[in-house]
Amino acid sequence: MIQPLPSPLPTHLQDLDQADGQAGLVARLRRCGLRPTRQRLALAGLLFGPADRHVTAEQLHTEADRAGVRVSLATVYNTLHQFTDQGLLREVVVEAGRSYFDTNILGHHHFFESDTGTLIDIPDHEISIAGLPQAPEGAEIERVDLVVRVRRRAQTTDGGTAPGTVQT
Amino acid sequence: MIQPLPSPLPTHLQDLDQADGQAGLVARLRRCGLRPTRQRLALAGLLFGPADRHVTAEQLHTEADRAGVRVSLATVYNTLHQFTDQGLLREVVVEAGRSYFDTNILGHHHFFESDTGTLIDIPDHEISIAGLPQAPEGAEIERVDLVVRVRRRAQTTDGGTAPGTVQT
DNA sequence: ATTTGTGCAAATCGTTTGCATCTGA
DNA sequence: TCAGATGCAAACGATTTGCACAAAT
Repeated sequence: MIQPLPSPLPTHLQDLDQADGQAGLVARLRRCGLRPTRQRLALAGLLFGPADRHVTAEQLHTEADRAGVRVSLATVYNTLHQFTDQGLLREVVVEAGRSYFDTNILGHHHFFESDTGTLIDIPDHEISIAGLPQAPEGAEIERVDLVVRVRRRAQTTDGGTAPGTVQT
Repeated sequence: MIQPLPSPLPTHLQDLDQADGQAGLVARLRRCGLRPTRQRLALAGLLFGPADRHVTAEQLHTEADRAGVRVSLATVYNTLHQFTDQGLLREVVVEAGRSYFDTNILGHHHFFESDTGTLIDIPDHEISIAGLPQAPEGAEIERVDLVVRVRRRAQTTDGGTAPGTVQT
């Protein structure tokens, strides 16, 4: 319950949802060179549902518990990183101390509600970014992340210029 | 030595550089309601030079040490946050566990070299972002951060689509 | 049987806090 | 004088790691 926006799922992910149940998940894990263990299947089941999700390790751990699956927090971390390494997830950094893992692995961006710690997808096709300078020296662009931090009304302090100039 | 790009300084910051020396710094701190203590002056001196900087607490602490100023790490953190609260700095989150503080308080974006942990400014005027959707419900946009992650050659794994679609 | 994964608890890392001491106005 | 700062060390929260045990091929 973090995703207000329905967002399109990559086709190669859709086939592993409730549609196929465990079978699809098992296949997908195998394809990644990951043994389909009880814990990984459970976590994958929670993650790769019909809607995209943004979860922290802690959140996923809690969910697993509630779903009656005993998984240690360490394993949740391990699994999230394995999934990320295999391209099944994307790590999103918006807060200093916490990592979010995003099941939407397509290019897209985020609203981040600082009050609630909620991430909301902004589909890539809605936005266009122009005038991006060349990557420095012999470096190449790996990823472009746009984070729009929003707050529920009421500006506090922060006296000054509008932070980012955005032409909509 | 983190800033390859010369970037324009806001005028109200320029007057506190080596030009005026301590005097300007003292005044500026006072204006923020912060007592110009030895430590704050030293840190401000290191931070607000002619070029914009991106530092972590740890880095600044080390620098202070090297400059012969004894400041506890706790005070470095306190000071960075006070400066940030007063709008003298901006906090930039690009890595999971670490916070960067940026002396450039104008709207702008960043290259982030994941290999080296180096931030490089992208002046705001070079970039334009179009098609940003409305902020959700009763929320308002607080800040827009674009982070272009770059790596020094050699793609590793990461099989898939280019992360963000960017038209330059 | 082997290899790989898991759980636990301890270790780490960046950051924050409590509190006694110091210092600037 | 005395509110406000600093330093230290302990507390913290998120994440990682070491190692004995369990499960998958």
